[in-house]
Amino acid sequence: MRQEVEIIVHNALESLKGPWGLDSIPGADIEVPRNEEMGDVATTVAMGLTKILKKPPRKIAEEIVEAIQNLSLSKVGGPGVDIFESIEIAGPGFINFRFKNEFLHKKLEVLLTEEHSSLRNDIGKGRKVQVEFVSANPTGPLHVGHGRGAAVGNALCNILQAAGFEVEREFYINDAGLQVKLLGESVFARYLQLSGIEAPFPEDGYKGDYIESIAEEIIKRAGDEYVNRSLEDCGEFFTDYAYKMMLANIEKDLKDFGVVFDRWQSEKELYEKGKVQDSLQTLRQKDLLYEKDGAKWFNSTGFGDDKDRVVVKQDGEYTYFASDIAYHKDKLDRGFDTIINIWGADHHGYIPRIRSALAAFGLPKDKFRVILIQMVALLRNGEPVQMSKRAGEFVTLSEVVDEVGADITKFIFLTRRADSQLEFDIEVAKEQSAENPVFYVQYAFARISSIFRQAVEKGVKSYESRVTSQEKMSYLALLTENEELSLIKKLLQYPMVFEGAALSLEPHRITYYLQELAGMFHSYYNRHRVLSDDAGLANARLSLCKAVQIVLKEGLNMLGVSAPERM
RNA sequence: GCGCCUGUAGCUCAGUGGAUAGAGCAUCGGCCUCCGAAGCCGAGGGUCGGAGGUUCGAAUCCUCUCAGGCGCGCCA
Repeated sequence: MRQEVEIIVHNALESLKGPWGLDSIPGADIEVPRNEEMGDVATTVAMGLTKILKKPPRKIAEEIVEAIQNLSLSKVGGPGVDIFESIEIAGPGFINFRFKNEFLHKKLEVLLTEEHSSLRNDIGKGRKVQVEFVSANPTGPLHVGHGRGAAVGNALCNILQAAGFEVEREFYINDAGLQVKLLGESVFARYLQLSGIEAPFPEDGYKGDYIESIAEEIIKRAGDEYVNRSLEDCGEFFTDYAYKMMLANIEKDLKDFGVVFDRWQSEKELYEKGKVQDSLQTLRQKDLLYEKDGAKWFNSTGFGDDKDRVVVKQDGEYTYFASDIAYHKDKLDRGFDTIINIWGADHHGYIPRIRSALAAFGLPKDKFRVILIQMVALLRNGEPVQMSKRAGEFVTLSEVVDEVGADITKFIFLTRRADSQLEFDIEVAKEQSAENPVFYVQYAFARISSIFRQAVEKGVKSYESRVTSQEKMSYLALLTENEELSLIKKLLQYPMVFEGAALSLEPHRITYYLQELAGMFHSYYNRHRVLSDDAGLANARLSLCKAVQIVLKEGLNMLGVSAPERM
C-alpha cells in the first residue's frame, strides 16, 4: 500500500527536480493520517520542502499533485494515479491520498493468495545479525525480569528473521567468574550440612532452596564422597556441577516459555581457547593498550568512553571487561554485520565501553545496538510482591509461567516499550477477562475459526475453492461497507507496522497493532453478519475474515504467542 | 557531584517534527429469539511535570528546572 504511493510520489518529485532546480529530491515519508476521514495515506513532503524552495507548503503540494496527474499521462510505468479515488491537499500542506475500492480489493486478493509472504519484507537482505539476550548468571533460576528480556529478545529475533536477516540467538554464560565459584561454595556448604557436618555458610553465598536441591542431588549421586575433603580440593567439582545444573534448569525454563537459543557461549571457553589473550593482543597491536599503576588499561576514551578501563588488574587477573572484549570480538570474527545486546537497564553504564571495544575492532557505530530492559514490578492484587535476592526469595519465571501461562506472560511483557517500567499483576494476568489484552486478540482469531466451522456445517461454498484471481475479485468487490473497507486498509497497514518494528527494534508496535486490528474485527463482527444469506457476500466476508486471520496469526507468531482456534 | 532512563486521562500505558494528543482498565448508560457477550455501542475524563528556546509546525529536538528509577570500582 505504501510502496505504490512512495513510487508515485517519488516519480512526481523526480519530474519536478528540473523545474525546481534541485540536484536531489528528498525521500517522501508516507504515513497513515490520524483520522480516516482525512485519507488513507498521506505525505508531508511538501512541508519539508518549504525551506529549500522558499515557497508556501500548500503551493508546493499543488505542484506535486499536478505532477502526479501529469505522470499518469506520460505513462512512466509502475503504479498509476488510477489507483486513487482522490488526492487532496489539506491542513498546512498534507497531501492526502484515498484509494479506490477496486485497488483495496486487489491488494486484499494478493494478501489472500500470497498470505504471510506478502506481509514480510527483505530489509535484511540476508545480512547476519547476532542477538544476545537473557545471559543470566547460572547461579540461580530465572526470575521474571529475565523473562521480559527473553520475551523481547525472542520477538525481536522473530521479527528480524521475517525481515530478511539471518539471525542468531545467543546466550552468554558467565561461568568463569567469582559468582559461579560462590555458587559452588554455597552448594558445598549445604552438602556438608545435609551430611550432618557443621559447616560455615559463605558470606554473601546463595541462599535459595535450589542450593539445597543441588546438594541433595550430589548426595544422591556421590554419597559422602566429599564430606572429608576441603573446599580447595573439590570446589571446582561443586562449582562445575552446580552451574551446569542451573544452566540445564535455565534452558528448560526458557523452553517452557517458548524461547530457544541457537548458541550458548561459555565465558570459560573464551579463556581456555586463548581468545581473551588474543583480543588484548590485537588491541596492543593497535596501540590501544597501555600500562599504568601496575595494571593494563584499554584506551576506551579514544572511542567516546568517559574514562579508560582496566583489563588486567594489578594482581594479574583479568577483569570481567577483558572477557567481554574477547566475547564481542568473537562475535565480529564470526561475521556478524550487526550486534544487538539486550541488557537489564541497570547495565546501561556498560554500553560506552563495549561500544568502544567494538569500534576498536572496526565495527561502525550504528552496527552495535543495545536494548535496555527495565525492571518488572511484580504485584499480586495490587500489592507488591516482596523479593529479596539476599534471602534467596524471589518469584521465578517458571512459577509465573506455571501460574499465569506462557502466552499471557509474553504478551504482557510485549505490551510496553522495553525501556519503560512495567507492572505485572499476577492475579490480573490470570483473569480470563477483558483485563487481558492477549485474550482480546486471541479471541478474534478463535472467533473467526468458529465462523469457518459454522460455514462448513451450513455448507457455505468454501472461499478456498479453486477460483481464478478474476473470480475472486468479482466477489471481493462486494465488500463495500465502511467497516469492511476500514478493515482492509488496516490489514494493508501491517507491513508498515512490521517494518517500523524491525527498524526500530520495537516488538511492542506489533502488539498494539494486533489489539487495534482485533478491535476493528470485533466491531465489524457485531455489526455485520459474515454468514449472510447471500452466498456471494458470505464468500466475500469469509475471505475478509481469512485475511484477518492471516495477519493476526502473522503478528502473534512474531510475538511468539499462539493463535488458538478454540479457547 | 557526573551520566542514562522515565514523567501523557483516576490507574496502566501508546504516540518515528505534522492535522482536533489516543488505547485498555476503572466509572456511568445501553446491546444476546441471529455466525463465540473472553464481545459490541455510547458518555464523561488532559496545563503532555514546569519554564524558556529552535521553526511554517513541538508530547516529540535543544537548554534550564522539578520529581521518580538506575548506574557511576583494578566487583561480577
